[in-house]
Amino acid sequence: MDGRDESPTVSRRHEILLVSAAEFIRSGYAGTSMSKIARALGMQKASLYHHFPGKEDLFVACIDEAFAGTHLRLEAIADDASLTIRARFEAALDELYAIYLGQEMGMMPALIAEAAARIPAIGEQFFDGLFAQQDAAIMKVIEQGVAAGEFRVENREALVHMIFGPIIMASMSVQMLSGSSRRDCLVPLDELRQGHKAMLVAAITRTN
Amino acid sequence: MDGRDESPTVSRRHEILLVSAAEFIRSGYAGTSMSKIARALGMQKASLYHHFPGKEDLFVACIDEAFAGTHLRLEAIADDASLTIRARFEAALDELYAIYLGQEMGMMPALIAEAAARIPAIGEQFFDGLFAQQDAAIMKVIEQGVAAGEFRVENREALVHMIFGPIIMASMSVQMLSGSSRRDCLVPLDELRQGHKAMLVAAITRTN
DNA sequence: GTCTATATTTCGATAGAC
DNA sequence: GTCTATCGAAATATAGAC
Repeated sequence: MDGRDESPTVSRRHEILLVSAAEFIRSGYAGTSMSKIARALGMQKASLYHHFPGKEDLFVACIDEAFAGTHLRLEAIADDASLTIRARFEAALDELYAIYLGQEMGMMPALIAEAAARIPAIGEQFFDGLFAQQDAAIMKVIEQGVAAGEFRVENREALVHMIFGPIIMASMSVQMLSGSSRRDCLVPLDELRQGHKAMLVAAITRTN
Repeated sequence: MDGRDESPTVSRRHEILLVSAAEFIRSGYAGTSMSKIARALGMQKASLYHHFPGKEDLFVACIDEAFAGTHLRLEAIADDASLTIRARFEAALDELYAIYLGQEMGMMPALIAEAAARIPAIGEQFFDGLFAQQDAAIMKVIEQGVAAGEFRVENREALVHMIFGPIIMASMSVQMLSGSSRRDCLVPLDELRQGHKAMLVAAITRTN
């Protein structure tokens, strides 16, 4: 369960996916070659092709791996009875910021958008599988609030975009400005997250 | 002023930029070759290199060209005295949706994010020049509302992200799902735009 | 300004020994 | 499972005629 029981084959595959994902995130889909991935892994290109039949398959597996488990942390928050509903909502938002800004997930939306032009299945797979899981987890908290009479939702689709849009924009901005000394000035993350949370809470809180 | 007075050199350069931008948007920076651009232009690759010294320079010029003028339409709305302040704000939002979803601008943020890893100057140039112009134009309308006592702004940075984030997310989603028959179902643009506008208006309207 | 031709490198992918 | 060696195609870029 913790990885130590995995067969060498499985752990090797896992290592390949981790390194490959880092390369794809750094240089994009078209900008990452199988040679560079193999070099980063310290193996030959032909050996890499032994594990994955081609670049497209490797990329798809990378995306799955990168998103795997992210929704579980959101669902754990949604099911945390020790928190008030509003606290769950704010904690879930903090977790989303941690997912998209703390790890290497910042370039994922842009990366998938780029690759979707070459691998059409990627787009639908992302929406139906990976993003839908995060969407469902955060909406679960909101539905709890609606059931309790605390929250109201007038436009579900717009609300989802108001939740994820600013986070994705912030993560992309950070990536764009990764080489700039003014990054923290142009994208003040803490201030942004707090303001985002406050505006969302105000938007969904029922005021009688 | 309308282009007919342009010298052949200038109009040729303009045509190259238009076609190149379309190719970059379609296939990304690394995924677009000088050969493909030349082929789309009906010229030889060496001729393309006569106009631009290299791929990076061509790309930077493309980005400048693509964003040129977009903020002028926003500023025209901000200066339209025939509209109420709230109508100006809603019209400016509609214009932003038209810019990012009606034309080929949808992939621009993701494209710039991808290219910023290879051309670091692109990131800051985008933030300081192109995005800052749109940002300033939309905030001009809001500041008018604040001065008139209609609007209030508690967190400027967060508000900017609440305005642009959902639009950028929507435009990227459309691009991701361009090959899917369920695009309009998964990303209902009109419903999304109306809901977005309503939530923003509610967030900045002063209620006494 | 546009062309043909080419130099040089790297790409994705495969063959086959070990 | 990893390696060396290689294939054909395509990449960025340049040289030089017209």
